This record gives sequence, C-alpha cells and structure tokens, in this order.
Amino acid sequence: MSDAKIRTMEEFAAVSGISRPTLSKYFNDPASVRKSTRARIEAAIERFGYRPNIYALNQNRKQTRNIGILVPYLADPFFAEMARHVEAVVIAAGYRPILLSSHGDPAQELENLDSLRDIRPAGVLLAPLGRRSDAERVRAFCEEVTTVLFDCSVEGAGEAFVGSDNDQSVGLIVDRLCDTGEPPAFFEMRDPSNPNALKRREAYARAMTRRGLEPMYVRAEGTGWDFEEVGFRGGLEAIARRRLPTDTVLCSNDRLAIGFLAAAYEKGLRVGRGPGCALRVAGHDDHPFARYTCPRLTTVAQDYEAIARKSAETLLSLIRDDSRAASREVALFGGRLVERASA
Amino acid sequence: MSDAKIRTMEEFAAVSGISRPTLSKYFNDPASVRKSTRARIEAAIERFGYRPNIYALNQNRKQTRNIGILVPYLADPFFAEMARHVEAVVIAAGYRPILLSSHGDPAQELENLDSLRDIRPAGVLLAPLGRRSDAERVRAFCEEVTTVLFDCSVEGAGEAFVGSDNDQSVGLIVDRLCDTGEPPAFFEMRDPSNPNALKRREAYARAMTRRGLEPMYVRAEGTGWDFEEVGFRGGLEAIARRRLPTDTVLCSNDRLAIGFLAAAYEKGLRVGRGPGCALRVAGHDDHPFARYTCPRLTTVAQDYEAIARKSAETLLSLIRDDSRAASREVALFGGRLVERASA
DNA sequence: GTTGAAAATTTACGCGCGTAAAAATTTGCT
DNA sequence: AGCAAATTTTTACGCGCGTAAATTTTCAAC
Repeated sequence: MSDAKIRTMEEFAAVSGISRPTLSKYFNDPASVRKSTRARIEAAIERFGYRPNIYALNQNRKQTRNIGILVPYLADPFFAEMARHVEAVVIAAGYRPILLSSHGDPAQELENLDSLRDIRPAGVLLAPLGRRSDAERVRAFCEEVTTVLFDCSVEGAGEAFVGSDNDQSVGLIVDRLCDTGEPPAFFEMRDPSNPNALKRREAYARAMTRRGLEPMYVRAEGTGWDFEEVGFRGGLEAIARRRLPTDTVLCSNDRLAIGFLAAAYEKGLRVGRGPGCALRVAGHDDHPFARYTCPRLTTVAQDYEAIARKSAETLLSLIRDDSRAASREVALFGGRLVERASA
Repeated sequence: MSDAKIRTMEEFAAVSGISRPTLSKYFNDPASVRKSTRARIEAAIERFGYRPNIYALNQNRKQTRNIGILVPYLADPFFAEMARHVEAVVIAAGYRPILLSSHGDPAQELENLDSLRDIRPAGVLLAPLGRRSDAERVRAFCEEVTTVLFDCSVEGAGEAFVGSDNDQSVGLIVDRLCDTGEPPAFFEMRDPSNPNALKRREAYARAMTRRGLEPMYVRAEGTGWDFEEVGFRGGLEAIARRRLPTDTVLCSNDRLAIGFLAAAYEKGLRVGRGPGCALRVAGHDDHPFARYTCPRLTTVAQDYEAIARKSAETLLSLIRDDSRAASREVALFGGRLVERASA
C-alpha cells in the first residue's frame, strides 16, 4: 500500500523480483509454487496491494472460477436463505458466486441463462421456476454448462438434482396431525407452478390413503409468486363459504399458511390446538417467518443448509473431476417436524 | 443457429460480411452504425447466435457496463425488494447488475467491496451495513468507484445519497397515532446498528415534543439482523414487566413490529384499535409481510420503487456525464401512511 | 453526373494474462 | 562436494476485442 499502484502482473513481477510465469502459477494455485516463493509473493501482495485483472484472467483461463447461482424469486426468504448458504460454500471453495434471480418471470429466467452462458461459469446451481420454465432451453443450457439443479427439478436437466423428500416430510406431518386431532385437509393453489406443490399433493394423498382416510382438498385461486396473498384470499373464501371439511388445515407451504393464518385471524377464528381453538393450521418449509406468525406456525423444516451444501458440493466435485456425471444423481432430504402453537 | 458456432468476432465478421471494427462499434453502441448496417448485423446475430466474449470486452473497454449492487442483508425482504427494483432500472438502461450481499457481516462487506473493485464496475449502488461498516474503507472505495449510497448513509461517502425522510414519515405516524388515541411509546433496539434507527428515534422525539408530549422509550436487547427475534423477546419482556407506558407502541421498523405482535399474541394481548383491544402497534417501512400480520400492521410505507429508481438513475447519469458530482446530492423520500388494523 | 461528408474497410497494434519450451537456478540428498 | 530432481526464469506467442489511421465505399444533395 506504500508505493505507487501496480497495475499489471508485469509490473508486479518487476517490483517483487519474481518472474511473471511464476506469479501466474501462484495466482492459479498458490500451492503450486515453493513455500519460500509463496511467502515472498504474499509479502509483495501485501506490500503493493496488487490483484490480477479478473477479465484478462477469465479470458485466458480454460475455466473461470465463477459459479452461477440462479433462483426463481429472491424476494422469497426461502430462496434468499438458500442462496446465502450456497454462496458460503462456494466462496469457501475459492470460487466466485454470481447470484441471479428470475423474479418469477420465465422470460427473465431465459435471459439469466444467457447471461450465465456469457460468463462461462465453471458451473451453475439452478433452482428453476418450475412448470413455467422453458424446459427445452433449460436442458439445452445444462448440455453446455455443468449444472446442478436444486429445489425443483426439470426432467432430464442437470448432472444432479438436490431437493426435498416431500413424501417423507408430508407424511411426517400428516401422521402427526392425524395422531393429535382431526385429519387435515390440504390447502393449496389450484394451479401451482412449482412441481414441489404437486409432489406434496400426491404425498398428502398417499399419507391419507395409507391411514384409510379420504384426501380432502381446499383450493385457492391465484397465480404468480404472491403466495401470502393467495393464501389470504383463499383462506377468507374457504372460511366464509364453510369449505373446510375438517378443523385441521395442512398448507402446501408456509407462505400460503401465513396468508391463511391472517385470514383466520381476520375472520375471528382462533387457531391452535388448545381448547377454544376453532382451527389447526400447519405449513411446510419452516420459512424464516414461520416462528413469528400468530400463533406460531407448526411446520416441517427443510434443512436449508444441508440442501445448499449438498448442491454446492456436488457441483464443485463435478467441476473438479471435470466429469459430466455418468448418471444423474438425485439427493432428497427429509424434513424435521417443528411443532409450534398453530397445530 | 443453423451453422457451426461462431466463436470470435473475427469469424463473425467473415460470415456476416461486415468488418470487425464496424462490428465492434455496433456492440459498443448499436446506434453508432448506419441503419442498414445495423439490420444486417442483427440478422447475422440472429442467424449465427454470436455474442461477444464478455471478458475480452471488459478487458479492453475503458469502462465496463457492470453496475455493482451491494446490500447489507439480502434475506431481509426489504433489501430483496429494493434490489429487485434497482436491477430492473439498471438492466433497462443496458447495464449488467452484479448483486452482492454482506449478510450482515462487516468483514463480508469489505470483501464485497474488494470484489467489486475487481470487476471495475461503471458504478456501484451501495446500501452499507451502517454503524458496523468500516466508514474509512467505504469512503476510500467511493473515491475509486463512482458510487451512490442508498437507504443508509456513510458520512462523506458516495457521490449521492438516496434515502427516506424519517422526519416526515415518523412525524406522520406519530401525529396520526396521537390524533386517534394515546400517544405512542417508541419501541426500538437498544443499540441499533442502522443509522435510520437513530434518525427515527430523534424524529419521534421531535414529533412528540412538538405536541408538548414527553417521548417514551421501550428498548429491546439484542444485536444483529434477526429483528423479528429481537422484537419478539423484547416484546415479551416489556409486556411481562409492564414496561409499556401507554397502550400504543410505535416500532422503529416493521420487522421489530412483526416480532412484537407475535409477543403480544403469545401474551394474549389483543392488538388493534377497536373496543376490547389492549394495545395498538404500528411499524415503519411497509415490509412485504406487514399486510399479513395478525392483525394487519399499520405502518408508513417507504416507496421502494421510487427510492430504487432515483438511486439507479442518479448513478446512471453520473456515469454518463462522467461527472464526479460537484456536490454530494441528497434525496430523501417521504412516507405514506398505511392504516391497517393494528393501530 | 458530380461532389463532399459520412460510414465502412484495411491494417496494425495494444490490453493483461495463460502457457509452452528451453535454459538456468535452487533444492534435497548422498 | 556432487548429482538428479524440482523449481524458477527467459523468451515468445496467443486469447478476443478496442481502437487509431489511412483508405475506400456509400450516401444524399446539388
């Protein structure tokens, strides 16, 4: 920091007394030079504050150290949390995360894929929009770029998929709800754009059938990513028209549940499992806000960190081996029951 | 898309029948070539699917078209929304947003600043962590890179600052609360790391004094970014120990209010302004979830979109004029009262 | 059909770094 | 001290594109 700014590796070689090719080796992989040399280089870096030009670097390297992270909707705290954990792993491994959000828009998702192509990432972690994704182009993208999908799968796309085991997690909470009161009706969007929603619907049906019970559905109209609003309106309507077949409601996800709880409150229905409660409500995901609903939301927690870590590490190992995985690996994580006051 | 992949501009020049310098001009600014030429180029792009190498581009251009966006905590929907709006403006102007989050960590913020330096952005939109930011290094960064601060200011840093007019917005809601019931006590973190919190505290004091009232404070312990938790615990304690001097609470921000409402619910206190209500609670920001609390939160809305747009546009015009603004421009946006059920 | 300005082409060099090959140096070991 | 192996240095070229200068072509207006 003391002397005039060093702008190029050439200049840095001059002042540090180390040849440029050796410096280049060092910046590619510090472990590839002798320890004494490394020490000298690092001292010089400290002293002159030199950092290689990242564009020249990426232009000439066969592989960049960029990792693309594309999520469908970053304003959803679920994905924000996911991205946060993924980033941490990626950075720790010495890569540079590039975070992109499609903001719920399929066109934006395609633009983001192009954008990612442009930066020639070493790999991409992709949580697709779901049913509204252009599956064909997602697959085409995955052909070109080493990609691991998470949260939501697209048939035949990506070297691997890491998601949640909806069968396990939904089974868990259905069983619990049945054991402690009336069996739950399933509250969901009529036309969900996320495949997880469909899997949960089916998982719910199986869990009920397994117990010899008839599945019951309560459906909310609405599209897009404003789930709370959909849950709220759907909840208001279901309550007003007495469309709730039991006193227990299992929501397809926590954001719907948050809206539903607001509706119940609005309608003066007391939610909870105590006496004097008219309704039990449960969710799915353990959304960051689930613990601050009124009452606090019973739900089944996804292990954000585990899913994020597994996704990132799978991608990183694919990158290191440069192996376009022989078979498409699928890893599903089970949920953990989180019993709070709402059910 | 039909023919073999074109990899370089040279190749693209050959197949498109247009000289490379002209192509270069076009990619720098499509309007700088004759209309007929532009049409031919665009037809060829369509046909061959060529896109210039972004690294070579950025290495050689004097200025990249990257715009850095650095927020303190992306898992906070407030900043997620902010980022979303900012991104839209930046993209529309033909720039490429690079979104970074410090995840509440000052060390990460410094790393992010270095990271941004590396990509030589045309400009940066920076929402600092606040009091925990390394002000000296933030200023140093702003010396090097054209930067507009938003949401939270750092003394003497950045060409401009765009934020909210806390005096106006807090005054608005204090007046309203006073007009419709008991004057509010101010609920806040004892040791807030965000300067807005301090400004709101002062604004509250002024608003109360103006009415000849004594300011009343209720303070919650806790640090970090888990505001809901702080609000919840602080709320539980304040209620348990009867530390609420009036029946009306104005929270320093909506996330605290969300926690406080959860605490009130837990304690069986009915919140709202109707008869039978023990407490009125209001917030500040119109957080995306404020409309789904129980009861729905009365608050004062920040105009996310306006702040985002103004920030981005200020930066873009600074970039275009290449003018290191003569004086540090400050733009403050007023709030809009959003009366819902909680107060 | 001329003319002059505007636009495109030709030619050539530079950006900062990766990397290959050959030569020189350092290192660890006997 | 002597030797082979490991490491570094020297030298040189390439990556894909920006851009300057000189030249040629195109265009619009007379």
